[in-house]
Amino acid sequence: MPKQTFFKIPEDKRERLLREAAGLFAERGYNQTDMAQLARRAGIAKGSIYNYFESKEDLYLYVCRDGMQRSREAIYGRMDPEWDVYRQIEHIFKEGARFVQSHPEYLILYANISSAGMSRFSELMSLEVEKYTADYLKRLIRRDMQRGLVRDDVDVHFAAFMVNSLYIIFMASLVSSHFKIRLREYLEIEGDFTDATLAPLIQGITDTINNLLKPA
Amino acid sequence: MPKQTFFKIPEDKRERLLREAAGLFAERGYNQTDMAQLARRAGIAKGSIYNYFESKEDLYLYVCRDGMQRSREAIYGRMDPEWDVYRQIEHIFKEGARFVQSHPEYLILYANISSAGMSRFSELMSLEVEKYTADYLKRLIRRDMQRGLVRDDVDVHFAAFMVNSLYIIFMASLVSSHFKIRLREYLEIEGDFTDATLAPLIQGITDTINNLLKPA
Amino acid sequence: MPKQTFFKIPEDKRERLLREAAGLFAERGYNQTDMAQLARRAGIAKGSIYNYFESKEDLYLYVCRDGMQRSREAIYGRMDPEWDVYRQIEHIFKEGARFVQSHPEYLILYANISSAGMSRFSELMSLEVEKYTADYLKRLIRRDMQRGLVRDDVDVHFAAFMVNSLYIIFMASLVSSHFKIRLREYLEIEGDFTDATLAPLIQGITDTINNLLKPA
Amino acid sequence: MPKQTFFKIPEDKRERLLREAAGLFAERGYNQTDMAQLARRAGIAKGSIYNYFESKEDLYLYVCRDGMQRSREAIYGRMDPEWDVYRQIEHIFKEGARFVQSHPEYLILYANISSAGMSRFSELMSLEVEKYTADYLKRLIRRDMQRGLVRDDVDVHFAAFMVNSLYIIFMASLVSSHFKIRLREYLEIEGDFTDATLAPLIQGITDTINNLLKPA
DNA sequence: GATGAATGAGTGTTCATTCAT
DNA sequence: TATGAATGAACACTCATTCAT
Repeated sequence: MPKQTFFKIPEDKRERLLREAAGLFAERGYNQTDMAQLARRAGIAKGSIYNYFESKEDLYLYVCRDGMQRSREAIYGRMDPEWDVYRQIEHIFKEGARFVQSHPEYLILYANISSAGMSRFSELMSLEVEKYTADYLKRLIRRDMQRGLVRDDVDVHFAAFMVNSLYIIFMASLVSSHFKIRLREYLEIEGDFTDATLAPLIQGITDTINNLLKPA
Repeated sequence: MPKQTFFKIPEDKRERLLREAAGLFAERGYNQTDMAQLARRAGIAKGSIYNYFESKEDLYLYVCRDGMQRSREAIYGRMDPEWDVYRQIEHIFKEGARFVQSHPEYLILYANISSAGMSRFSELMSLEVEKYTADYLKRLIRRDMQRGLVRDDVDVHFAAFMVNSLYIIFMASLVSSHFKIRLREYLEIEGDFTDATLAPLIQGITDTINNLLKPA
Repeated sequence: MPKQTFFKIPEDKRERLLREAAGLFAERGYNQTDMAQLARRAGIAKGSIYNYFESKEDLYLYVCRDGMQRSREAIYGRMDPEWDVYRQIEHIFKEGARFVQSHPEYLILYANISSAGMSRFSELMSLEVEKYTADYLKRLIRRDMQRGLVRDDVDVHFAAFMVNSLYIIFMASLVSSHFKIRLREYLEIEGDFTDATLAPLIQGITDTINNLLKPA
Repeated sequence: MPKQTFFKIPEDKRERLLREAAGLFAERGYNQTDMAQLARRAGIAKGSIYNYFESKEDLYLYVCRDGMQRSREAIYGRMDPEWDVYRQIEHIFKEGARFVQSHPEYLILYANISSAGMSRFSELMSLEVEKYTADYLKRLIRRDMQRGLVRDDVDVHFAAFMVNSLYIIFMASLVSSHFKIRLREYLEIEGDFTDATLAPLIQGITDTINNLLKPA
């Protein structure tokens, strides 16, 4: 958690630090991010960061959690809870893709929790990161199962797991250097991803989900 | 690429170095792996590593590629090419799970290519890593489509992508600290993963694939 | 010297700052004492310290001098100048021991002027610290020599030096971690020092002094 | 304890590092000694120090212990164990003074264990530092008491404590900036200490000891 | 070919002091 | 006068790589 001081400084300064930190952590990874360079980019003194945060680790955790919040807001913010599963899932994928393309850093930070040498952080964050979506999806599927919109022989846990798995893979494919190469190789796409290349992919994925959930 | 010297040393020495390197890189990540510690664990002199490899990076690339080879051998090695897609995919998931549980380090190394700050490596390895499986799956699906075992309205590229995506998520769930927590949260499992908890999961995944591919 | 401001603030605030400063400087030493931590302990703002004192060094010097005053008051305060050397010396040791046990910080500060890297301070304080006692003891010994209470072949300077030397060693033995261990080792004492262990030690020391000074 | 490496390097390099380290630690104190500056003075790379020692603390402990050894050798090295207490004590003071004047750094290091913020070190070293002399003096006094050379009503522990206390004060007076000022003030000496000023002081101290120990 | 001592740029963190409010 | 945010030099320690033996 940041120190009190962090919340007393002007908002633009605070935002700039968070933005540059998210950017650097995402670009270089936790260990390769240099606090001095971060300070320089954020336009503040190195020592100031330590007036705001206990340590690099403290800063990292906050940046990740903050990124998670922002992602959720962007994706779940304008969701109508009355929509059915299918529409909600479509919304999640579309808004997710849009957000991830304008702010790839947060998805990269998310993906990074699972990388080698980060188990220290995963113990602190993974559950809180995953729980929200897991609960959300399960609740949604269960609700619509009762409404007869989802097959009643579906395993709610497994279904939620599948939906989220496809979400993760898809989003990672939009930001990670490796997964972009992979996506291009599988789909035999050349050049950058455009709406034209992405739309059918989202379609394919949501179709798969429909297949999995929709009553015969 | 290793230097000539590396292939002239006794096999067990070579193996030990590769094993310890894979272990350390997987445990700590590339940057946090210390060449001195590696040398110590491998029972050789620090300088010797530089007699075998140009640099840490050279070693890392070789260890990753070597791990990929070993993984493929374990998974595709005893596959009968005449089996149909479904049986082959089942085999891949089962052998994959088995191999990944006895040698988590290679899957971790694979997963790590996509993490922050590793794009340098992904440019060197991602394509070669992914191409094999992508080609294999596409060829297989296409073949069985011709044999009438796969729906003919299936997009071969997308189908291969989906199969491999589910494979990656599943395997990552067995090794990464983060994805293990996530799996437990979604499936509401407590304690370690056993065959009893994994079997239905594999079943669910292969069922999903069948759903996606099998003619009505 | 403190700035004017320091003497305008409420006495308890002033006292608290001096007390915490003495405590911290004694506990950690000059260099390892953190001005921010001191401010926190004293319940004032970091900047305020700099409203009262020119610098850390200025504060330190004042705290040391103030401690010296307090020590003197405690030890010489209730001394009857008419007592003979022996009684006065006994009084000094007893009151000294009592004061040093309730306020070890001041003796520690005194001892610290002589430690490595503190010659800057010793040039500023040593003389003024030592002069008082040196003069006092010499005057006293000389007076009682004239009264026939001290052997007339005694070297007054040397005698004063010896008395004070024994005083310093004894007091240091009560406060410094090292000298406590040393005292325990020499006297083969176990556990904490009590009046029962200290009394004979004081006796031994004053006997030695008597031996040195008393006419045959 | 130093690492193996330290004992494999050329002796002059080893000696130079120890000499410069003793010098700097004595001049500046533990905390204010800068490893980079030490390396520079010793003519080696900063990293090399860490090939020899685990840490600054490790180095410091070794330098102190090594200094203690050297001091002992210089002082007790050419002592004839058959000499009586008085002659041995005289020898200790004279050789001590000589050694301390040519190598003040070791005595300063010794004195420093007792300074503020060093209790961490005193717990590690004080006993081992003091035990040798304490045992030596006690044994010697006891032996000569049996030989009738020491009054039989003397408390051996206390006597040893007194002898060593006078030794410490005297030696400190030769090296510490503070204690030099103090000595000058008490003895009203001006200028540097010479053999002419020191001889009577040693005489006075040994006389005091004789007074304390010699049979009437 | 094997070894491990040497190197020095790099990194997270601390802290006395300043100064705008 | 009181406050505490800002600063940046300093500092212990790390580590990939080299190279003499």
